[in-house]
Amino acid sequence: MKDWTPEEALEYLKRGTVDIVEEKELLAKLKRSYQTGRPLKIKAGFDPTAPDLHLGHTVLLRKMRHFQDLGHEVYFLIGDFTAMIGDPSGRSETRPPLTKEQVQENARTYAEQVFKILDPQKTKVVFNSQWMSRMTAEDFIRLCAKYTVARMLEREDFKKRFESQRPIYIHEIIYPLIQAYDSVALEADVELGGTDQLFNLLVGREIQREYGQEPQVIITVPILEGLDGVQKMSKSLGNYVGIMEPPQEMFGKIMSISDDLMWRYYELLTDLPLSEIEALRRAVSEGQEHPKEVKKRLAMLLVSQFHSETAAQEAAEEFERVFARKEIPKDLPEIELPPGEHWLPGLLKENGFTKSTSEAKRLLQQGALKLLEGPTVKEENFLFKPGEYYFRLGKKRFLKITVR
RNA sequence: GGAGGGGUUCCCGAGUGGUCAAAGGGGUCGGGCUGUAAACCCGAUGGCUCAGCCUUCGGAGGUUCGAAUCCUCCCCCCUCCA
Repeated sequence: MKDWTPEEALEYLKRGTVDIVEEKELLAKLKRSYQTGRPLKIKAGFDPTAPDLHLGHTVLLRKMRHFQDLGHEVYFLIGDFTAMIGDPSGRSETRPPLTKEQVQENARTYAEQVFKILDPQKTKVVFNSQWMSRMTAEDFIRLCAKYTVARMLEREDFKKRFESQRPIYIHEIIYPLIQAYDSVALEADVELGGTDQLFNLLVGREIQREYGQEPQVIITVPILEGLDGVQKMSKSLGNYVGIMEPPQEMFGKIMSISDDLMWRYYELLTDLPLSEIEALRRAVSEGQEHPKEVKKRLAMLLVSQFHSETAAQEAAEEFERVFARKEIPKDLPEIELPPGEHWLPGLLKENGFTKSTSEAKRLLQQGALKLLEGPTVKEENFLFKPGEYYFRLGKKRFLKITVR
């Protein structure tokens, strides 16, 4: 990458962050690295279970990438040891440790996804079982002796539980300590995490100090809102865009977000300079740019990141063709039928368009099924003559029926 | 170990013998308006070739012409006391 001055680097890194503890320290570290040529060690931890990443995760990954762009060294830490505890949530059970095979398998899945953003050359994948499993009981007690219960209870979640007399299990209280010790083991200069991680990250600073190390700088990034614009993006809420999704899918989902949310995505998910984003925003509010066009550009930027520019171009064209010009999409499910009268609810159910015939009947009643070049179909029985029929079900689903 | 409160359809939550496939809200889906935006408005939301029938209210039995609602046993969750 180009030669940045420490001040420029700091500016670059600050974008899209919530907290930096402490900014001055970060600048000092950047300066030292600049002078000595020694890269900083950047740490970020990940849960080893079922990695299925979406755009929300990429806010953090992109920040990691920014450090790599500046020549620093990123440690992608897989918390296979901490997974036994799980980030404290009030559960009493510890989870059985994952087997080596499971960990390897999950790490592989991570790699597949994560390197769409991170530079594999500058990424070191590490597992905290590497040092935690080797720790003796004595070592562990010594670690525990470096922090107090009172300080641990400062954590919002613990405090609330303690005050309302809900249980806090001992192993939960240990969790931040272990995460903190990871920073000691790695001698991390900077640790990145979501805002919800602030407490844990801060413990890392204290513990490093206790072990005679210079405390890490903490950078938190926001939790990204999902497609609904309100709740955080998550798989279980179904408001996410997976980074492995096909271009068309991705494009469509981005186009469905609100105009307000689009600016947030621009800032957190693209590298378009803030000044340009601001200019776009102005252009939209002054009516020089149509928000839809600006959103299309966002969708294309994102699809390019995870696929390619060509794929993005194609997705945009396809989108335009299908939704603006109401033409037939390129890929659509096809069904072959013998000529004659067919009962549509059964047909839709059997081909997986609806879960039940009842649902299909409802859709029919509500006028969701249309012939692409023709009328809405409301009758349950439809007479098919030899030829091709293009149907549209609701706004986004299509099917082609060929009758021989 | 003792006392008390709960488990209802995707989620929250009302319902305490028939009018209950079960209020209301959320979500989702469909339609309208649009830019397949958002917001908003209207509608639908267990299954089944469906004016009818079948299956649902933690589980298993029972009472009754009839149960989500009453009884018995069991399972699970929560709160307080020890």
